[in-house]
Amino acid sequence: MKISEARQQFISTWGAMGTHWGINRTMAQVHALLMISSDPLTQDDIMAQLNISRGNVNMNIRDLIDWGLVDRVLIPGERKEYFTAEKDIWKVATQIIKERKKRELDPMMKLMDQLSKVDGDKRDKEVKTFLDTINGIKKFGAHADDMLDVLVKSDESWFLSTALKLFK
Amino acid sequence: MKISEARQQFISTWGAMGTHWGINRTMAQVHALLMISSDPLTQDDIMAQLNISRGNVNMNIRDLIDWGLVDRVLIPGERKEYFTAEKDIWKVATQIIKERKKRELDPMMKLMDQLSKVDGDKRDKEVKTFLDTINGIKKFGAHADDMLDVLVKSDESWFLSTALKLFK
DNA sequence: ATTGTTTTTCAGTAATTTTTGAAAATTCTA
DNA sequence: TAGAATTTTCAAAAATTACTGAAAAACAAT
Repeated sequence: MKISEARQQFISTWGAMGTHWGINRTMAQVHALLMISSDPLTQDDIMAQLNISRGNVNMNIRDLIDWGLVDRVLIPGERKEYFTAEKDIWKVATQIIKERKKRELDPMMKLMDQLSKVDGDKRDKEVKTFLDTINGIKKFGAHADDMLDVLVKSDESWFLSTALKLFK
Repeated sequence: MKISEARQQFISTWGAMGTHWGINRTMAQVHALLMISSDPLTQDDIMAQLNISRGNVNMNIRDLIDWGLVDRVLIPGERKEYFTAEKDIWKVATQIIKERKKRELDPMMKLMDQLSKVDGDKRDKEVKTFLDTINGIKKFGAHADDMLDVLVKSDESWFLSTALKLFK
């Protein structure tokens, strides 16, 4: 397989995968392109390589920056802005975990706290089942939260080599 | 907050959350409804409670069964089919992990294997960056795979209490 | 076998999400 | 501060995804 074909394949698959992860196709494709690009790219480069409009590139780049996955790079003497993506996949993964925890887990747990204060007689089957579910999620969420914190804060090599052996 | 309101809130939020997880809103809502229902429900029950069509219920129930999150239940003497969801959130989580690993991680790793065989001179910057990215993902994926396997196979209480302390 | 009940399918429609592209805003240069 | 380059915004259009409802299929009882 030729490099150009392989790159295309990678971008396309990474994009498709993004849709399974609540990220839109194009955003994932832009990310993929930047990950496999040795040098920073401009908006025009991205437009050209992915065949998408300026506005689209702009919006998706902004989202990627919000996610902490892409950085603006200033090239001395250049007027245009350049963009580059973190290439260390461990850092990419921990960054995504951190963000999703903040965006999804935290608000969900907050809601569970509220819902667990529901009025009603616990001897009522409906109320009991509801509370059991909510409390189960709360407990699980708290553990998951701890675990993800440890994972995110730990160093890759330590985590993967040392810690993993403990489970085997 | 009254129980009916709390249930509604839970279903609606669980549904919204689903969209962040590559699951469609309705499927997540059906799942939520079944989780907080003490007894199994029929398709008609679900249609009525969520205000959606028969076809919609049917399709989403089928998907939930494929995901291993919902089971058909036979009630003796009853003609209709009843459905129920796993209520132990740890089991729900491990089941989801297992399925997503199969559906997403496994095929992705297969593709990485193919792409790592790309033709080209490794001294070429473009080729080198590409291969570094692909190989980084491969390595990471293999570790993630191992870790998820352990997680899925381990027992909840063991995992959360004993193992987690090791990280602290 | 016939009838009534329940489930499944799927073409058409609706809703949602994404993309475009041109105008407005911003930033830089001289 | 005028003008050129670049980025950002956002209303409208396109594309995608989800939903409906009625018809067909499957099933069960007599």
